[in-house]
Amino acid sequence: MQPVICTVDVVLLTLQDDALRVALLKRDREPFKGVLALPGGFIHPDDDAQTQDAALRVLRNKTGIEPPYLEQLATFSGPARDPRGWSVSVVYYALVPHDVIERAGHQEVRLASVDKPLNLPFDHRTIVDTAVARLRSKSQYSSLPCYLAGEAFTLPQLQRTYEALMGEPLNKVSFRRKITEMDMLEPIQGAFTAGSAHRPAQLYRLKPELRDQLTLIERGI
Amino acid sequence: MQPVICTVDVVLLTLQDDALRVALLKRDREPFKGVLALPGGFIHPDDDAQTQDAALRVLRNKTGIEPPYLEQLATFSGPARDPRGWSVSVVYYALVPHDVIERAGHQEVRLASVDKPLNLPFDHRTIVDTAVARLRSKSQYSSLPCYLAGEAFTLPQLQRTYEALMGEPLNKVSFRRKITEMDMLEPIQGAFTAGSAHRPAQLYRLKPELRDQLTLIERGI
DNA sequence: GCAATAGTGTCTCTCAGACACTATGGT
DNA sequence: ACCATAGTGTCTGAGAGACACTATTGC
Repeated sequence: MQPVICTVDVVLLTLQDDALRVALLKRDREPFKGVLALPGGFIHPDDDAQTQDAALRVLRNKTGIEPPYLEQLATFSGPARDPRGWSVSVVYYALVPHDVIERAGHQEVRLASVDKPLNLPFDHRTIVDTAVARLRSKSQYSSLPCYLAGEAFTLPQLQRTYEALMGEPLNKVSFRRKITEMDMLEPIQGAFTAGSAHRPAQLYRLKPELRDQLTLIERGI
Repeated sequence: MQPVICTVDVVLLTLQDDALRVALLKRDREPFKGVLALPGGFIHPDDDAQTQDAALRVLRNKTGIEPPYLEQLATFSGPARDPRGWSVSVVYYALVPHDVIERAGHQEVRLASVDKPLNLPFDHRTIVDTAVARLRSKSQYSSLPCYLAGEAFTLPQLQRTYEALMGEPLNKVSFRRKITEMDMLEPIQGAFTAGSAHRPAQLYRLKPELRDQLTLIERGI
């Protein structure tokens, strides 16, 4: 009986210019050597305590990034998705603020808009679409977008982040009511935006105790 | 390098006496031979077009059941969950009306309440808990519970199904408003419950075109 | 008629969105 | 002073829950 090829892939997503982008790397080996694809690799049973650790290892080794948010997306499988044979890929998606990618610069990471046509090897296009759908869906009723907004952000910035993900403008009063009621942010004392020709905005951060935990709301943003 | 063991497991859920129950089978081989566990088995790359087909095959062969709803839950992995070695299990959860299990009777299927303490081998307890959490969460804003209610059901029966899953009583008027607005059911012409000492209730079924597709609602039931 | 459950009409209270206002920086 | 954006107070309309009512069966 033919063996099953076991891999992990990571959909690393970020926001740049209010557009959702996915991180792609040139493959360093066959198949599809030199082609842009999702970061991925084999599971190493001797190194990885579970598939999530394999995903973190792949991301660290190939991009130098430690993502603030990483969640299992789904597992993709079949005889044809990888030319090497019947394969299983456990896929994770990660969210990082854009500046983290810029600062990492470990290898050449390309950012491609997820809304434009995109030719990817394997079934990576399907995987990206699944990840984007999951992110957009969860953004409606959770604190997920905060992980794209960075360490510190203003409420108007966070609102633009939510709007970019949900694809529609939000009511300012309602948005702030929701964020307040979620009780997940704390103002950074004395920290305001500056340098612009208008009133400065208060900077906020995720409450430390909620840093690794999604906050959910009943009725959506 | 040690190989990765690739399996699928299925969490088959049903409602009996307003309690959510999971189907367990006595294992027919080592490890844990004779112990009650989730139906599962190895992926057969030569037979299965993808892991979902492996899950369907396992379910068909071991229980004789073709579930009306089957969805990927998550993938569980690690060196210790299976005594045979580093393993990956792609887990699916299935929903079936209770009478389908009774009619199948292919092998001895035990139904255990998911809310009572339950000793299971491998990490099956964690898997069951994850499946139940997913089902209860999705029930709040989708037509998922319909798959537990059977082919035909009355609105009061469907409401009791939702209540059993959500663990709280629902307002009858609001519930019916929501179901109407979801526009997923059609009355079975001339079909009513009978034999009880009160007004008969109209029987409904899922609209055929929505049979294999979840209906979602914005603001929850 | 009576008990029991199915099914509906309507009122009220809550909450989300709209609007308008104030606040505070730069120029 | 004026512009631009941050941040807040308040009104209104839509929708969810509560209640009460009618409908239809068996006994």
